[in-house]
Amino acid sequence: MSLPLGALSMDVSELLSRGVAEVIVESELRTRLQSGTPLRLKQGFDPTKPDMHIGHAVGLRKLRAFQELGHQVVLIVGDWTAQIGDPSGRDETRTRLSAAEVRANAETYMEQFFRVVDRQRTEVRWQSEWFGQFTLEHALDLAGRFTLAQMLSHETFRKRYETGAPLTILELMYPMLQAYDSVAIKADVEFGGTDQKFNILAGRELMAQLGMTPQQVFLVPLIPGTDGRKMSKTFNNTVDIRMPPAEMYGRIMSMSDEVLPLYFEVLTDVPMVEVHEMKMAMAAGQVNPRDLKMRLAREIVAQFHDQAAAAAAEAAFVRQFVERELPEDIPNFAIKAPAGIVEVLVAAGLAPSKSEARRLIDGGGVRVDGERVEGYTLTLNPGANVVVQVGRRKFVRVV
RNA sequence: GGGUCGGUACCGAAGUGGCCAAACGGGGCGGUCUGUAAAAUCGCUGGCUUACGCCUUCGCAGGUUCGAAUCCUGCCCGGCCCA
Repeated sequence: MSLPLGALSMDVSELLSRGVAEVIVESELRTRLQSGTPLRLKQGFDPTKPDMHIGHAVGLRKLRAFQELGHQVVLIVGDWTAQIGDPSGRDETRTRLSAAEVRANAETYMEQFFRVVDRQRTEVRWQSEWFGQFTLEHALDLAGRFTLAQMLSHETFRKRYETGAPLTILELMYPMLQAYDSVAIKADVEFGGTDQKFNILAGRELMAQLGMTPQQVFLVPLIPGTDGRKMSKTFNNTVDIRMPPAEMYGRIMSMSDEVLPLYFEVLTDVPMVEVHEMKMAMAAGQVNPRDLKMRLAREIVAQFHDQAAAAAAEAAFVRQFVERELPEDIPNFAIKAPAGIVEVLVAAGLAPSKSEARRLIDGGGVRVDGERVEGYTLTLNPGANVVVQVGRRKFVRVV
C-alpha cells in the first residue's frame, strides 16, 4: 500500500510555505526531504532572556512538524554566544551574564521549548562542548575566514557603524561562533527567525569553506505583537507561553484585528482555505472580528494548556468584558483599621503611588462596588467587603 | 595620545542662567464610545500634600551665582576626525 503521491507532496508544500518567511535553497531542501534520510535540524538559542512568547512558537511548531516526518532536532544552548549577546536588530551592546544565570535561563528556556517540540527526538548540545576546547589558534583561524566587508553587509552592523553607535569586535564574533556551531553538529538545516538570516548564512559560508555540505536556511516570520508592532517584551505586546490561560486568552483578545489572519496561519492548524475565507469575510464586514478572535484565543490557549482551560478562560472573558460582570476570582485585601481610599489603592497595588491614585480618581477610573469615586475623602472600614476597581481590569475585594 | 561633538524623564527628542517637574512624539494608564482588553476620541503621565505648597530629578562629583538642565573645573561613558 503506497501513499498517494499527491497528498504527500501537498504536505511538503505546506510545510515549506505556511508560516515560513524564506527557505534557502528551497529546491535543495525539497530534494533532501524527499530523499528519505533523516535531517539534522539545528535550532540555537541564547540563554539570556528565557521568556518565550508565541512568536517563538511559530518556529517551534515547524520543528515539531519536521520531527513528525522523522527528522532530528539538535538544540544548541548558546552558553558562549550568550556571553556576547546577539547583536542582530540591536542598537546597543548587551550586558554580559554570569555562568549561573546562563544555566538557570537555559533550564527555563528548555522547559518552554519542550512544550511544543518533542523531547524524544531532540538532541541537546552545549556550545561549551566545542568552544570549551577552543584555543586562540582556533579563534584566529575562525576570525580569518570572514572579512570586515562581509560583516558590514549585515544591516545591523552597518547601521550601527554608520550612525556612530558603539560596535565592538566581540560582537562581530557572534555570527562566526554561531556559524561554527553548525560545523560542530553537522547541521543539515538551521532554523531561525528572519532576523537570523545573516547568522545562518554565515554558517553556510563556513561549512562550504571547510568542505562540508552547506546547511539549508529555514526562516520563519517574526510575527507582530498584539498591537501590530513587532512582538517584543519592550513593547509589552507579547503573549507569553507560560501565561496562565485567562491572561493568555485576554492578551489575544486585545490584539489588533488586522493581524488575525496571520496568527491563524502561523499558530494554528486551521486549513488555509478557511483562513482565506475569514480574511474575505472580515474585509466584507460579514463577520465580527471579535468572534474570530475568540476562536483564535481558544485554539492557542488549548495548545499551551488544554481544551478545558481554554473554555474556562473564554467563559471568564465573556463574563467580565462582554457581560461586564465582576470576574470570579477577585483577590482579597485585608485592612486592619479604617483607611482612606487613596491609601488602599496604593497598599493593594492598584496604584503605584498616592499621586497616581489621586490622578486615577480625578480621571474617573476608580470605582467602589461599581460606584465611581469622587474626591479623596472616602474611607473604607475593615470587613467592609467592597470591591475596589481601577479601570476595567484591576479588582480587589477589601475585607 | 590630540582635536571635536555628545550623555535630559519608560523610549526618542527639545531646552543652553530665572517664565523648567522640564516642549513635542511614542509608549503606558484612565475616561467615553463599542458586539472585542480592536478601532476611534478625550484626559493623565516624578514624589508628598484635602489644599496653599513643599521635596527630589536633566551622566557623576565639586564650584560660580540671589538663582543652574543651562556657566566653570575634574571625572566617567560614547561618537567622529587626526595619529
